[in-house]
Amino acid sequence: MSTAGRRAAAIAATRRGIIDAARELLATQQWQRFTVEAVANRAEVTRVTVYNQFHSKRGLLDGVLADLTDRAGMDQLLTDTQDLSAGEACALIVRRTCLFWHSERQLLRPLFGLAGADLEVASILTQREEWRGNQLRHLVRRLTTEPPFDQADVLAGVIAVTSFPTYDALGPLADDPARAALLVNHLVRSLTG
Amino acid sequence: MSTAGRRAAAIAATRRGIIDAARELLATQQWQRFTVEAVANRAEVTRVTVYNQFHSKRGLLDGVLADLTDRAGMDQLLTDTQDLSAGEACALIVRRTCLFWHSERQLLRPLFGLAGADLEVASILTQREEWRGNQLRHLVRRLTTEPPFDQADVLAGVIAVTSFPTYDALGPLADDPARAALLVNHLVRSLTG
DNA sequence: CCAGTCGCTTTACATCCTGTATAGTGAGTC
DNA sequence: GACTCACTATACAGGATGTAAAGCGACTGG
Repeated sequence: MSTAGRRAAAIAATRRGIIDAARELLATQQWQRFTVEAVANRAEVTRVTVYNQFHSKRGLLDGVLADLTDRAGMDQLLTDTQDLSAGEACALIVRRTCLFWHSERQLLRPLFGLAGADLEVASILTQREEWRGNQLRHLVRRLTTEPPFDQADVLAGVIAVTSFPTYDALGPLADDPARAALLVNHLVRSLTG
Repeated sequence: MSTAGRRAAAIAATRRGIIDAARELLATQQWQRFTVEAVANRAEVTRVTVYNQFHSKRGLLDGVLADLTDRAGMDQLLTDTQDLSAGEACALIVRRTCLFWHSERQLLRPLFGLAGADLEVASILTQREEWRGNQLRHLVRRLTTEPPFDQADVLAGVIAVTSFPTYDALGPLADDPARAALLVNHLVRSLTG
């Protein structure tokens, strides 16, 4: 049949439209102006439709975050780094991470910000960041030669140094992700010894 | 006259009470529950009184931030570090900074978080953090021997590494400010060469 | 081709929070 | 002893989050 799945496609399209509208508003507007109604208007959809799809404003944020992890596409990073030396793997991971932080910076800023004020958003975010911790644990094990600190402390430091809040705190340097990556890489290497 | 200034004292007391109530609620409650009414109730004051004193919810946040910089008491830090060597000065500044981040961690988290979502809060916060930039500029100039990076990049890195978001991202390590300070100090030194 | 499903719309409503206005009270002031 | 003024009590407007109910209409499966 020629019309197979057209309904599902339409639903996915509205969902996409709502998420895109939310992304744009989050990135450009103040949190104060980020209302469900504003998102609905921009997506050319009714406010009720947003609630049908995401149940609540938080659900909408969760949707945006889920979409964000898809965009990150960090899954392949694990296989990409297998054939590299530890140092090269570190540089690549840091570079990719910085590029991602940079590309979604406007969106990540309010998202991470909200996590500091809303435990539910925080739990969603840390859950989606869990893979980063595992990734870095592997990396630290490979890199470590004579660490100046506890193994656990080194990992904590690496996680912090490669986190988005730190990247965003780099100020003007964060506008140049390649240059920022060099500095972050240096910091990571200084921790692993 | 024995009753001189009793009125002014009473006003200051209510103001203190409101700020204390706001501090406690910010540190313990979700942002969602941080309402002007909740603050007023905890301060045993009417909601209208809060508006009389602080004009708006943002004004209240500004008041909390102003109170916070008083508590920081970093003014003396500049004179304290004059007689020290560059390395010792760095260690002291980092240690004091980490201690402050730690002592007010619960309060700073939502405050910095909101700054990521609200430009007005952000401008207040960066304004109150300006002295940190100047302080660190001095320090970097004293420390720098053969920096692996641009002078400006080194400064950006030092500011980021000693910032609250980075400290908070240290996770469990942030529960031990002295130990965290050692790690942060190491990071700063690795940037200045 | 036709009856059924279901996402979307419209409308209405309850609830909560911010911010403002107003009149009154009572302690501190001169 | 009259005055000032911070605080209270109360009421109101505006806007945001969520929920409920009924109708429309395109896609679906037979």
